[in-house]
Amino acid sequence: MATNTVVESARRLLGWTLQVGDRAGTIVETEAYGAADDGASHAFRGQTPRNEIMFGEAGRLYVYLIYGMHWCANVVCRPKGEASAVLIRAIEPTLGLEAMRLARPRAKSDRDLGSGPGKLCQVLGITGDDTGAALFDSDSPVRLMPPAKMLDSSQIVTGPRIGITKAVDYPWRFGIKDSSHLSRRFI
DNA sequence: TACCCGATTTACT
DNA sequence: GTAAATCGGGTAT
Repeated sequence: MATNTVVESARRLLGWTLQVGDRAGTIVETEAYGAADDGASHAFRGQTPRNEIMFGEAGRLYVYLIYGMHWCANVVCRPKGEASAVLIRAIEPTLGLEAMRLARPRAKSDRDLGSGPGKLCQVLGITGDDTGAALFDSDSPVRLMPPAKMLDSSQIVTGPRIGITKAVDYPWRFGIKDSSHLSRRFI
């Protein structure tokens, strides 16, 4: 059944490719963030200078800084006026591994390059300067490309979102079941 | 202007 | 397992 919510978008983004210059990875984990219906969302209390991208048109990148040190990348998925964001929580690196390792010397293995929202921004080089990028424009520094073949729903696992203190029971985290590049196990 | 706190990661016990 | 790092945004004075 076809629904059209930010939650459904979060599921559908699994398997897509996120590309920045000559580095890219397959999205293997996402989380959905809503508007006034979602206490954990930046948009819960309405529009502010920081979250205005969330209220804009779909297909754009929303980047924010968390804990004063880590960037997090999100995809706006709902029409202008209705706040939404899909947090990219993990990628499986596919292109530009050498550059990624250089960008993240701490990584103990290649699995440690994209297995977290802050990590993947670090290896791809995504920062606040990229916020607002048009993800479907061929000229954009940050791009989104569809998977070669559609993901079967049996390959998707679901669970509560990570690291939040409000709306903790929403099952709005999604991952590719067999991926070895998730930020954490699904319970 | 002051205060609080977070959609994380890392180091240390 | 627990705690520190680190700072901009949002809310309250």
